[in-house]
Amino acid sequence: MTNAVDLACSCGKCANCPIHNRSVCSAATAEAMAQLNRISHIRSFARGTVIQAQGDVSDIVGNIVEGVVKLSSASASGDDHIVGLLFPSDFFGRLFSEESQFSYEAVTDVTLCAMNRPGFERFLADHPAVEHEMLKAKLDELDAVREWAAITNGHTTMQRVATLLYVFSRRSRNQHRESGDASPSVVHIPLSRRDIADYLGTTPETLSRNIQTLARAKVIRIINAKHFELIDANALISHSGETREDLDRIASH
Amino acid sequence: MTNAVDLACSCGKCANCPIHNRSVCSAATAEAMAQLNRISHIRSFARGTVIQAQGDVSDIVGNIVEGVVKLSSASASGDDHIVGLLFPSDFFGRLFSEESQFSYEAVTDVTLCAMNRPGFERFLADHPAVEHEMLKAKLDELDAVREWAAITNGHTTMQRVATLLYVFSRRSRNQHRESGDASPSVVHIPLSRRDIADYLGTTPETLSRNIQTLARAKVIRIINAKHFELIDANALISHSGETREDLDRIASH
DNA sequence: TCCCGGCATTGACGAACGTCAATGTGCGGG
DNA sequence: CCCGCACATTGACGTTCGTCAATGCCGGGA
Repeated sequence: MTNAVDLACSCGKCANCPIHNRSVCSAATAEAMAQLNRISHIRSFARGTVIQAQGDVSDIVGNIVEGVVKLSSASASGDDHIVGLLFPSDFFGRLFSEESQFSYEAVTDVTLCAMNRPGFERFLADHPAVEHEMLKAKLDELDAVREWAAITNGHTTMQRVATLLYVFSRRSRNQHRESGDASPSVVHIPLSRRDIADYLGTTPETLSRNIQTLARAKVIRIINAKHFELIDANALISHSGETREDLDRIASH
Repeated sequence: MTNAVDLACSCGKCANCPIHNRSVCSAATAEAMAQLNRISHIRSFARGTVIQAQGDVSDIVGNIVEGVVKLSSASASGDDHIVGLLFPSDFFGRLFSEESQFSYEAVTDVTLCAMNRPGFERFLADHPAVEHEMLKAKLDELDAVREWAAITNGHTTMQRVATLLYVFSRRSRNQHRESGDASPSVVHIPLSRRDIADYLGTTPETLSRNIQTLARAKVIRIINAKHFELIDANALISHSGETREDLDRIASH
């Protein structure tokens, strides 16, 4: 963060990027990747940092390399709501807009492959194949946001909690499979109770009660505030009010 | 609908299209527009028609010329939720996906400038400027969906109802201004109570009670089930829990 | 190690909302 | 013109959830 140019070197070539094959950059040719290397640099943000506030100038975009970023919107009534979570390989920031509609906050320590927004926009104009990939990614995101909206709208708090737990458990499993790690039934949710509640459209109190109910029913075991063991996946699914297929599709977003 | 080629002629050239300057087609060159003319044709759907069902093959895309289309998702529990409404000049359908994640249903009689999906995708590949416009439109849509999700999540039913009424009143005013029409304070909402309730994440009963409360408070006057007169815009805004600026931004989506 | 501060949990209570059931209303077809 | 059906409204009731307040717990710093 002190010296962007130096830190850019730690990224090496984009080819060595841990998320390269999952991000929009994967559509870039060798020439394009060289250009991306020149305009991008790695930046780190400590947990809790507001990377871009609601209403701020939208000047930084890029890909998340490590960590989780929450996207939230504060209404006039004071309470703010999380409208999205960004994970490694997700695209960060708002292209083609001067102002950021939402606030971006680092939920964990975050590493970002950052670019100046106008610079990246020029890059996209020169590389339609990458812009095409960006469009496809945003269309998928749109479906995912709509699906999540449908879930938070018409389901009980218990159903939302069960859905979230299952989706995160699938994500954990995939990560463990990739890294060959052990303990596949441990679910890590790197959010505070308040953040989870904001994401689900409820309160920390109601959320806590539902989590405890699931624990008493031996569906999950609470290891600590951010770690859970999934004991009975089928019971969790039946609490979610969705089919396993729907849940797996949501998890793959 | 009986003969697509014949009907295409009724559209004349895209240059005469009523929504041309508001849709993504506006980025098309003369050559591109000629090509669009060849691959597009006008199709009409009666109110209530399911144009594309959830899980169907996504084979038709295009722009809405006239009418309103609802985008909904049915969950395993049986109840379905409206995750979006499409108005004239909005793009219809799901590009780059074999399967439609949501169901598209004509809420009013609908006129569509329809194209075969793979055909339009080839057109986009040949015309990066139009694809660029599509990306910008989808980014705006993403912001709008997220903002709407934040509203339906964390507000009371009354706040959602007030927000919807205000947003539709702005839309009506804009339409009237365009056509030089009279009675600017008449709000037309072409949805049934059930559809509105599905969109707001509540039930027809609760919705009805809130509408009647607003009427008793002389904030609105109920002309009939789908027409309202806006009497006190400021009162409506204060019921919405949003600032006037936020509401106007939402309305402009 | 102890203490402190933030976060999570639990409890009690009231308000908002969903559900079920009955009644009213408006529109289209015979 | 009237009937019938779908939709909207109204009422009564039970449940869920949010709010306020108190307590418990864990983790970091001196």
